[in-house]
Amino acid sequence: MTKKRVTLADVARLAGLSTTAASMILTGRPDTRLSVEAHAKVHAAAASLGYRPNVAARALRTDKSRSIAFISDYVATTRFASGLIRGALAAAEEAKHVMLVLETGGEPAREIQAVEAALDRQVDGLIFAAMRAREVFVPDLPINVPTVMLNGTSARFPVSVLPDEYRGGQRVVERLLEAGISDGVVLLGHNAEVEAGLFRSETIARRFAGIRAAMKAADMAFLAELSCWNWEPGHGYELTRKVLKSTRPRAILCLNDRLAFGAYQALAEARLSVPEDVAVVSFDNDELASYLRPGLTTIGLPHEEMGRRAVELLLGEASAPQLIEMPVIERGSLPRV
Amino acid sequence: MTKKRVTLADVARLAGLSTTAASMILTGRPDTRLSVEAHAKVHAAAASLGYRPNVAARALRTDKSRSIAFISDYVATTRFASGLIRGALAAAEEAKHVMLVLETGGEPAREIQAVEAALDRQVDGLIFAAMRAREVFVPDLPINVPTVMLNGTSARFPVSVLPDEYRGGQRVVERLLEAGISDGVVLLGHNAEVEAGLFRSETIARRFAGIRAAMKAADMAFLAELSCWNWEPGHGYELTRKVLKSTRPRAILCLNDRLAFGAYQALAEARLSVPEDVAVVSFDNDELASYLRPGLTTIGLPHEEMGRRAVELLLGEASAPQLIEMPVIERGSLPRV
DNA sequence: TGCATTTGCTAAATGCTTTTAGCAGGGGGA
DNA sequence: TCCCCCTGCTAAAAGCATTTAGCAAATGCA
Repeated sequence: MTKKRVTLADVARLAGLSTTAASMILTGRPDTRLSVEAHAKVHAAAASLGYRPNVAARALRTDKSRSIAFISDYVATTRFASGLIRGALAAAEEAKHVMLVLETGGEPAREIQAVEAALDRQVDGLIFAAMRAREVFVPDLPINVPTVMLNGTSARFPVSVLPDEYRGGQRVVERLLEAGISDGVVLLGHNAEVEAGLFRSETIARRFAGIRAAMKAADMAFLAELSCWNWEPGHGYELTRKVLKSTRPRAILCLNDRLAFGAYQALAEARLSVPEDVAVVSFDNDELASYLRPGLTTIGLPHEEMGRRAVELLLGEASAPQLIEMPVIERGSLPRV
Repeated sequence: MTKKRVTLADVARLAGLSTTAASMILTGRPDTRLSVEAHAKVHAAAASLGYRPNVAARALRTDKSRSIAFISDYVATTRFASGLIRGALAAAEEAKHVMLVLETGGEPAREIQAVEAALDRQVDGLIFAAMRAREVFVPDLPINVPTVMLNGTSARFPVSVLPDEYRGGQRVVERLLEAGISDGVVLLGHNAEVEAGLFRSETIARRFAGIRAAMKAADMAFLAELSCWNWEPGHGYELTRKVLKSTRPRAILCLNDRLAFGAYQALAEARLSVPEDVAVVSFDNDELASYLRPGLTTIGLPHEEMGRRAVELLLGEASAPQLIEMPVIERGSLPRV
């Protein structure tokens, strides 16, 4: 019922040439000495038959499959992390590659299986993506294809794509200054261990470092530093409520948008308006940020750009880690000057 | 430098048998008459060499690649839609398949390319996923592999996986009744065209139908029906504000969580508390729903389960559309009785 | 013992493309 | 005229696993 696949031999036959000729012409080899007419005939034949090369056969011969694997711990636990995938997907498509997505839940056994499954399929490259930036576990298997780390690092594979958190940290402080705020700033989400880079992620440590550096450069100090372990809305809410009992900040600098969300809730309860009474600024550009009233000004995690860059690095040549700029997303939670 | 791949021939040689024997033993053919010792020797040889079959060669021969393609319009525009991917990924992994993810942005040209790219790679099945449930455009190409529609429908491919919106619609009303609310309910997000199934999605039309049916069964009527085209927080906020000027509802039934989010904002501004003054209930189980204070009770879109089911249908045998139950996710936005 | 099965295994073909090695014929130089 | 080189093309091998067809030895049955 289903028509048999059109093969290269069919094309060659129709063109009246050998498969060798057809292959060379269709793959666009530059050094060939085939005539212009031969080119024309082969292309015409391929087009009229609707020829599509058999990727498996080609992969068997060339060990290239025009596909890459995207191996991540979690696809979407932090919800905008899908931006990583989206960016990678777009870049892969442009390069006419296809992307295998594999999820490991961070479990070593599944990591191993994922890498094997990918390698078995002769992928041309591996991307290890971490949903929260951190040192990534890479299984100790022989990996003989280009590999890049996305939103994470690995001692074994030096090519990585990370957000430029240090610069982002500086920016948020600079942005506060531009808005005329140089004191009365509360830091929400501070955590000593994280800051020391002991836990969670070194990139967040760099975010802190950038903030500290810019504060120092501007001769500023925080009114208070509110510490918490998890950065969920509930924590932001509680901490903000607590701080409002004793003091009245001019601004709250939140370490992520979910904390900011909680802060908004506490501010609304206290009948304080953003940004007139209290300004809020944050990190991530979570989808949430646009839902808040007023919209939350935040330093965005450039996930889509990062995903894209990872694929470009993989398919091009690269050996150095890449830092992607974190844009400041202007909404309405800082006063206009 | 890189060691050459170990092939089946290597395994056979080490085992002292033919590649035929090795192949039959490793692929676990049932009808074989090879001896127990032969089995043992081949397995031992394969293990000691770390043999992994070359998937390309196998695909070339068998036309099976142990991979499926997940072709979607948008990966994550609605953010929890990644649940579809996550569920599919998990099921694929269990079936030892690998998943190609392709994004088309809903553009016909990219759809065609995506299908071709997938077919070229001999995928064993196609999933067409739509981020908002609707009739999906499937390119008019010969597709000779099993295909299932996920969160959408197609005249050409009858196998689909959809949320059971009709039942979900009934449930939300039943849940309201259980909470002791039988009047003073405002419907937020009504839209005549949508309800008639003319636009957007028939599944949302079914959601309406379920709601209407349950209302009628309980002899209830809405206090008001607030119409809007897009279901974003801003609209929920505006409409709720407006309705609060003229009346004081007992409950707001929102068509999605983002509308509910806006409603919360308006209620907070009006100093009305949830659920004591006004109860809120909604649809989707957006991540948002857990961030709100109090948490939003909502009829969940079972995306993960849907993705999983799609893969199971693809790899098993199935011919009928599947309706997946929408769970009611209890949080705190309805009064306890 | 003689013949038919069964058992246990293998040679070789197959799937489709890429690539190496090389052929036939024509032209140019000496 | 002879030799070499270039042009335009092709035959055949290689890449690796699956599968068909079939062989040799052992066993069963009469």
